[in-house]
This record gives sequence, C-alpha cells and structure tokens, in this order.
Amino acid sequence: MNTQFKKGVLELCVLVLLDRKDCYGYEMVDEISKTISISEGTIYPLLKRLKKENMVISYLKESQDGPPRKYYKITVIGKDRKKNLVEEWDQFSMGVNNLIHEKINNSGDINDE
Amino acid sequence: MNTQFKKGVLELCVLVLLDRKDCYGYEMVDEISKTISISEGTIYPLLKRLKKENMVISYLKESQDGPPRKYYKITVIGKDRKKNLVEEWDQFSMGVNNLIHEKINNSGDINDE
DNA sequence: TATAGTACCTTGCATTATACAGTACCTTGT
DNA sequence: ACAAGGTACTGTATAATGCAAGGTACTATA
Repeated sequence: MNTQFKKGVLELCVLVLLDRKDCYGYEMVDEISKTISISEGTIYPLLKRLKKENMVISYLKESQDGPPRKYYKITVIGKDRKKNLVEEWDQFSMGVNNLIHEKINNSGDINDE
Repeated sequence: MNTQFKKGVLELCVLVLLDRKDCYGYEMVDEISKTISISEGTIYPLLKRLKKENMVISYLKESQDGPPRKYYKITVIGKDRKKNLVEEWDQFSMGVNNLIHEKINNSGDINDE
C-alpha cells in the first residue's frame, strides 16, 4: 500500500476512533488495519505526539489477556482537531477525485452552439 | 491546507494531467492549484523524479509569453503507474471515508431478532 | 521449571514528499 | 533602463511513516 497516501490520514483515523470510544494502541492497530495497513511502530509514536499536543490523555487499565493496557481518551482539543481534519479530508479527497476523474470545474458554462 | 494529505497525491495528479495532454510545469501548477494549493518549488523536483523514473519525457518548445517551455509527455510506464495509482487512491480514499463516516464493515450480518 | 507464544508498549534509524525561499533567465511594456 | 510577469531550478528544513529490534506481562504446554 502506498505509504505516502497515509501521511496525515492516520492521525485523522485515530482521532475518529477515539471519538467513538476509548481505545488502547494495539486495538487501534487492529481496527485501522482492516482498512489501512499499519503496524505498531507507526501508531505509538503518533499517540505519543497526540498526547504531547493535548489531543488525548491516557490511563492504564489491567487486562486479562496480557499486560496492562494503556487506554487513550480524546480531549476537547482533540475533538476540535478531529472535526477540522474530517472537513479538510472530505474537501481534499473530493477535490482529488474531481481532478482525477475528469469532472473539470468549468466555471462559466457558456453554450456556443 | 494540510500538507500531509498531499503526499503521494501530487504525483497522481501530475500523471493524470499528463495522460490528458502534454503540459509544462508552470501550467500544471496553475491547473492543480485550482484544487490543491501547490507551488513551483514542489512540482519541479517531482517532475525531475518522474523523468528519472521514466514515467515522463520532456521536450522544449518556444513560447510567446516568456522563456521556452519544457513540456512533459507521459510514457507507457507512466500510464501504467498512473493506472495503479488511481486504483490505489480510489480504494484508499474509499476505505478512509468508510472508516471516518462510520460505515463499519460488519462482515457476518447475522440477525439476532 | 523451562520454553514458547501472544498481547502489548517503546525506540531508533532510514525513507520520502512536500514547503518555502531564493536564484536566474526570457520577454514585453514604459 | 526598469518593472513585472512567465518559466525553470535548487537547497535546506520539516514531518510522517516503515521497519526492525527489544522489552515486559501473562498463559499454556512440555
């Protein structure tokens, strides 16, 4: 899968997931991997950054299947950012789709027949 | 505009444009900027790379409005790559849209009523 | 008990595309 | 001669991801 396409989108995906419910890293890798292939080494640094930027907070919780899990919870700032990112993404992806699928924006639809 | 989203997509856009008609760099900046804000300093290195990878070839042509223009023409390899990229993009963007707009893929639609 | 396997987190280095600013050349109009 | 705009190019910085490796906790099994 094209690495470059993912740039910036992973952050969006993580925030969207966390806006639905608290998650731990490993869980998000699983969830997101259904759509976009990623690995742990990618998501943890991202989570660290989001935490540093106050988009999320984290708390530990014990697990029955292994070591304690570090859950992440989205903050108000994070929700805000998520909203912006979703809007940007929608606009961006629509623009690209228009561009590559030939729906060229002819502003000024003058018939010359 | 979110810089990260553009990663990889610009290459796609350039190849798509060139698959329609030969263009020169400055022209493509204009064209693409209608949708995605970019500048010359971004596109020329990209074109250079595409040329190095044999996706495009270039030729000079005089202009009446300024210095000669360097036109780029897509090659068979380039067309191939464009096709792949378009497919990848379509799949990728659809996946992301599903993910962020909650259409979660419930494989196994068992009714429990 | 030792070992392997899996769930889970972390870090470091390499890769790669874009941003921005600056340079330079050509042409036309004043 | 100068300004302005069209056209091409380059260098340095930024930033997100990939991959590989390592570490801890728990569970199962030999």
